[in-house]
Amino acid sequence: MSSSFQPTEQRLAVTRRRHPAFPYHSAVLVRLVKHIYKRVHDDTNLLLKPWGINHPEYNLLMMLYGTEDNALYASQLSEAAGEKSANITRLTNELCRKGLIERSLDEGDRRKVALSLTEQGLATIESFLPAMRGLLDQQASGLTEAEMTQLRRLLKKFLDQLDRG
Amino acid sequence: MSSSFQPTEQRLAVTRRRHPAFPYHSAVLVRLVKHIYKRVHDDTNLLLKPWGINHPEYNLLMMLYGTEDNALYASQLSEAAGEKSANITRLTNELCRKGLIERSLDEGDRRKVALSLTEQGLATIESFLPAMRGLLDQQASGLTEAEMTQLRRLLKKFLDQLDRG
DNA sequence: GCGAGTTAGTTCAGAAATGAAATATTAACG
DNA sequence: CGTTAATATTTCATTTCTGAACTAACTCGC
Repeated sequence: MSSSFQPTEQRLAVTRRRHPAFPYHSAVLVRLVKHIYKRVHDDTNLLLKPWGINHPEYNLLMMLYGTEDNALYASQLSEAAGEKSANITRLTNELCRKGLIERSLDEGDRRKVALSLTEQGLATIESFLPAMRGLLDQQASGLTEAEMTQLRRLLKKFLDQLDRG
Repeated sequence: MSSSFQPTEQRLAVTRRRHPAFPYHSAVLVRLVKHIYKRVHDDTNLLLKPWGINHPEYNLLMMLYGTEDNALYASQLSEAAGEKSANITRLTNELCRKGLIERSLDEGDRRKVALSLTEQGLATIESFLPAMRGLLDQQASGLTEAEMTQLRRLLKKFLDQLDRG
């Protein structure tokens, strides 16, 4: 009953009481998303610390790992990982420095920068994957399969509207 | 069909194909939350720019606004807004500097710092609220009332599990 | 082919956020 | 009481992120 979200919800409820036109439901959703995101971010950072990797870096690595040839252009990586391009430059610099990925220029279009996993990057992923699997499993263990499917459908619909706006 | 999330989902699907034990559903949810959060964050920052306020500052102001006496202790504000205490110090410093809130020490417990809206803070909120209402309404316009209720229920359940973990 | 307009990435200065240590006050307990 | 532990907030060095300007390469129409 008294989740970590309760105080937030309480405050929004007061605002709604004062301003009946205030979009209470929408505000609650947005706040919930923020709380969840921050929580996941912190937990993931903590878990990955032993591998010297943080959450955004993990996200990039996994996006590369999820391709046939373990490679993506910077702009594709940016979209897939949800990071802005300036941040991709910084994050990939760091991952290169750590030897987990490498840059290469595309011969077809020399503006493009391809980023690909190195052997070491692949090995690192395989190494933290079991722990990460545990975390992800645990994070979702409060929901049934059906609820996860439903949640995913609703979040996508929500995101679609944001894209449209 | 091809939402901004499609590339991300695609990458996770490949990973699942390679590693059937990979918690695909959970990973998708977490990524969706991140995408939505970043999008909302950007949109809100943009909308509030004319008032010289950003998303986290808005969150703090609204949490104060949602109390009977427009005041909260720093730690309460931290929990309600989902910001760490060091960040609360920084953000409230800035809001004080702008004259929107003010600090006062609690006589009962002199460790505590109470933060309260000023007249100007209140006026600023009333001033941006119509625009903010528009944004929130629009963000949720893709979902029906029932879907919003359902989404909220599922997100809370998800958050509860994170708190428990 | 060539100049105007796009697209892909990077740079850089400044803003935002964090962890860990420090400060100050209060609670707890022998 | 006194002193140890706990709580509330701040400080500060560092890390993370962003917008805006920039460079380089490509496209397209003429």
